[in-house]
Amino acid sequence: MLDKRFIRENPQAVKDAVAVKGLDLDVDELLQLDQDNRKLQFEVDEAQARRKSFAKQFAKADEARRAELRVEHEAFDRQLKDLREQLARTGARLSELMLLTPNIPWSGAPVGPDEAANVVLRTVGTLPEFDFTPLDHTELAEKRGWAEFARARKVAGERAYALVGDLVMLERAVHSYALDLLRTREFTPVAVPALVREEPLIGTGMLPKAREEIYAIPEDDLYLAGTAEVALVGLHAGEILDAARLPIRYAGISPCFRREIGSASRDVRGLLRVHQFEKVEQFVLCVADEAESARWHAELLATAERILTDLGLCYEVVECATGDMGVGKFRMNDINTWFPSLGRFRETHSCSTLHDWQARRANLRYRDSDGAIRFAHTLNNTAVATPRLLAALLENFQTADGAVRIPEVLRPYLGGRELI
RNA sequence: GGUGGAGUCGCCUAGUGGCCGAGGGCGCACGCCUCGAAAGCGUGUGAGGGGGCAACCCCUCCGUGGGUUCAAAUCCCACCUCCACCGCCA
Repeated sequence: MLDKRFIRENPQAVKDAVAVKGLDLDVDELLQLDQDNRKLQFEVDEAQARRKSFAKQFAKADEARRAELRVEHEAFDRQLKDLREQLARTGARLSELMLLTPNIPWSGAPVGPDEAANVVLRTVGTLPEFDFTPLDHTELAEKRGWAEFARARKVAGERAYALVGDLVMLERAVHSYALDLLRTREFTPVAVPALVREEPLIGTGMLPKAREEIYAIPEDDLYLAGTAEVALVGLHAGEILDAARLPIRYAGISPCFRREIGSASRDVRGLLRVHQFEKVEQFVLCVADEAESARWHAELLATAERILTDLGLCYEVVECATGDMGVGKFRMNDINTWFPSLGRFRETHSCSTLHDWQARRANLRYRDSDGAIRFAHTLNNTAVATPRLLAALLENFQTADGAVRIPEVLRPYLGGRELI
């Protein structure tokens, strides 16, 4: 969400953002509504003030005068009620549009309608070479009895999977390693609810835009969150934090649920695109200073790169284009990891600065040292998301006889094993 | 799932229809006092929106949303959260 005043004063900047992000939002309608709404608000305020003074007169009046007043009130009350209803209508429509206002992307973002416009910033690591025909992760996992697909799909339908045996242990190792690394960087681990209310989904910007992507449990008015970010922002929604508490750094862990409606029948095989997965998420909440949040963005990105480097995976860092970054993003860098079976890089991490867009929605503020109350900046990036990352490990580190070499940093979590 | 109780300004609390956007205490800030401090005394101390060049003024918010009323923190309804007990349960 944007500041209404900002929209009023910079309508063209908002229109440009709508255009480069490929959105459908009538900014002029929004401006008109805002104006109408303020006018109505003014009228209601005035009428309300009169009503108050009426009520005071009434309290002091005798019975005869009260009867008169009651008659005088009648028309006035109807008028006030009518004004209130109008205000409620324009207010509701205005909020609706406000929730659709995009963040203004940072000036360095490539302009383009979709990911084709993304720019690769750097490629790190060396591509694996095989002196045998490597298997894809699905074949390898099945061969080694590390995953159940057919049986899992009996239980949970398409895209379901069950990890088995050493792959389970590998998953836990990856998560433990990531959490330990983040703890050394003063990120507090938080195991958050995945089952959430509508409110934090609106607060983070997942709703109303991505409704079809989210599992709903209407019976209980709950949803399954697609990322720990939802709960992490939600934890502090509506608060006014003391600036001394910032930056808040969390390592969120949670199961994540995505309907993958927009990708129906894509990547249906294997572990690359699933409805339920496990993620360790880096999250930062800091003061509203672009230099400060830019530093955190760099750090979140660096940590993700450190993880991939530690694991020995080859990856590329991408500057995401305006049309790819999503409504609420200020800046987004994806990290794509090499998958031998695909012969290309595939997204494993996504680093985002939301500027104060998310904090405005979630009404998440802090009191600065100068006493001013400001909306915070929020940022997030994947640390590790499995099983997609497991698939990368299997494919990149497989041996001719179907074993998998374990990256050194994971060995302590696997009883020192070098191979599985 | 059931029964009972509760949710007021950072914290504790007063307030059962108009004198309440709201009193008191704590905390905090400033001032006086003091060589300095403590104590004491005094003053101030929530958020959002709007109007005005400004001084300043108005409106909204007492968990949330509705309702009753000329008038709601106060009455009614629904929901949320917390506490206690019963039932069930990983």
